[in-house]
Amino acid sequence: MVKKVSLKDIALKIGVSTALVSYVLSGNEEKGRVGKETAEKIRQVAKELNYQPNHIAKSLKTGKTNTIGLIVADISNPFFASIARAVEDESGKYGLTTIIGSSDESPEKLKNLVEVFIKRQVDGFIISPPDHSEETIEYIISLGIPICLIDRHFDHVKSSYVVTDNKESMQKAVSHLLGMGYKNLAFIAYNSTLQHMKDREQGFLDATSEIYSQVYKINFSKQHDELASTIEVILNEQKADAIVFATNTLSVAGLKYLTQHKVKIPQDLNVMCFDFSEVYDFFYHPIIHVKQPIEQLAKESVTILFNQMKEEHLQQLVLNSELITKTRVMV
Amino acid sequence: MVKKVSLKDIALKIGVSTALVSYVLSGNEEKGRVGKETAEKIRQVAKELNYQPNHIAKSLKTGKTNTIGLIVADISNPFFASIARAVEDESGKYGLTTIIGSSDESPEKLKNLVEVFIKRQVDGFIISPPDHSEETIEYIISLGIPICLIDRHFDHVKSSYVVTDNKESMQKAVSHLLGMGYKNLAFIAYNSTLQHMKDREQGFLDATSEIYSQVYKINFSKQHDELASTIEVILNEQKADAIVFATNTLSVAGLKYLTQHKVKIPQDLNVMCFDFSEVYDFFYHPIIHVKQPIEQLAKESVTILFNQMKEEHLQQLVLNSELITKTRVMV
DNA sequence: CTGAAAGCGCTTACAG
DNA sequence: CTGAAAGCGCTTACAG
Repeated sequence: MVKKVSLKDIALKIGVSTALVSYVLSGNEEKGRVGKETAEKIRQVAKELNYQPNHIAKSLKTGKTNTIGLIVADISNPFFASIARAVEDESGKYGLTTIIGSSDESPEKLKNLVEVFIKRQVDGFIISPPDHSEETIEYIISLGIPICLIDRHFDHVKSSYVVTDNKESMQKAVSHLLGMGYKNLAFIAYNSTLQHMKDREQGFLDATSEIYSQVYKINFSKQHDELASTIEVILNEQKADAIVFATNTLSVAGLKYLTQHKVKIPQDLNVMCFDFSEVYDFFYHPIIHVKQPIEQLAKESVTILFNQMKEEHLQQLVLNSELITKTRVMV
Repeated sequence: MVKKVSLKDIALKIGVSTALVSYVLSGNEEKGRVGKETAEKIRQVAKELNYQPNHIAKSLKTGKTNTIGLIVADISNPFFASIARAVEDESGKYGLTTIIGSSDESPEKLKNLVEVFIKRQVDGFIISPPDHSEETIEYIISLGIPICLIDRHFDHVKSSYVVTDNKESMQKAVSHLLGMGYKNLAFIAYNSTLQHMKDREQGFLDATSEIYSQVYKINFSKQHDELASTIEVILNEQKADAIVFATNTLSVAGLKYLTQHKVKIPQDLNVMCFDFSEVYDFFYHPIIHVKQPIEQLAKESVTILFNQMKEEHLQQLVLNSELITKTRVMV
């Protein structure tokens, strides 16, 4: 390992104090009221010696690490992977480094990750919280650590967040289905107290008040079994003519089940999905879905967090999503 | 922000030196030869005050950050997202934190990321290198920073790596196709000097020496256009009866193109893919593919890197992959 | 068995 | 305009 050059080396070489070097190199020249020629010389020698500031030392002194913690349900899920990518890119622009963790929808895992990240002295959090994790979120807030929730939030927790207009977009999407003539709808959601889930359900209910519809809720931890049996009920008992899925994981798993059971979409049954998935491109007919502005969600969350890291104000942002009714055309 | 308790606070409270506290709390009790009762008291007070060691200070002193940098082509690509997830989980077990970056297959971006990460003082790198990035990899090695390449490596660069047996698994997979009676094969790969790409091509060539076959190489940056025209050539001119895709991105994009152009698999044309993708489950017939042991790749890379961080030895690991010929059954 | 002290590489209030 | 000095919170060789 090559010895790194420090402020001291530069100071020694020129014969000034490390203080001056620090002022110049950290761009606080005016604050140190350094002479012009001295400043120039310092800059020149710094370049000459290829000086790289030591973040660690700086962090120790300032108490800021310029690192943020991103915690999502599962980074290997394409939806969250896209968020992670956008958060990384955006935070890099602010000179922030991102560390990522996956909660697997478990409030305990979230709590552990938060503790690890706090020990790592992250300057702030971007979190897509699992069900029943209010306590941990409030704990972060009580420590005075900036936080911005993303994609999900708790109505009764006072925090920054950026989400989409879940209720409205679901209502619009379902209304679109009704406009196509469907009259017997099933809605599959997770059993959850999370606001975005409640909003999507409400949107569905608002849109279907005049037709026959049924709401099914399955448990995240047993979704494999429960999704299968629920779809069987929908097909054989409710005899719905369209299923509305509340999330991207449900959408993909549901489509998979329908495909493997040779249910033809939309002939036998139509579907309405939430969030985009690559798999939609593999159907001959368009998969109608609500497309959330993932990149924008991610970018805004970084901006909100960054602002919060310097000033002390919360910000809540609700973005619009888009209803997609056609297949992406390739080439 | 609540004031954090430091070693000093504990030392002050008991009336011992911070040195003793440090020895006890960092588990170097025997090294400091601390008295039993003193040690016990220190531990007790530490717990009482809810002492959290300051990583930053420790890092500054020891020069170790317990952070590793993972750089892949694109974290939003499911293949790399899975690797990232497994690396995170595994490195967490060693008390390491992972920071992630996406190179977008660009050697320049890789170089930038590496520089940012080095400034952040990562203790080591896990990298899936893009084409023509030997220089940056060698630069890392020349600095004495531990590194383990993953999924890809350069034959002529002396580094640790963990990859799969690309040549053998491709050969076995293609032989399987031949065994099914296919006689006119097309191979689509990226134009690349990366060893794994060359190995996969060689595996294809070795297996097809006795039949008619054609190799097509497309450029990563223009893959959209080139993939489409290549497939057209394969269908209309070569009239192949099966296409072999060399990577997961090519597999998914190729399948998408075939689907959207109503080419029936396997009736009109069969395919052989590399790496698993969720989209395979949306075909009524099984998509034959080579499945790399992603989790194992990731875990081993962390282990190799970790060992390298304490001892000074390289390690090269080649894992076996598996040929999948049946669809995953759901529920 | 225990403690005083130096030092990691910065930043910044303070004194000149 | 410039410098000496303290201090962020640890670790660790050294002296007793």
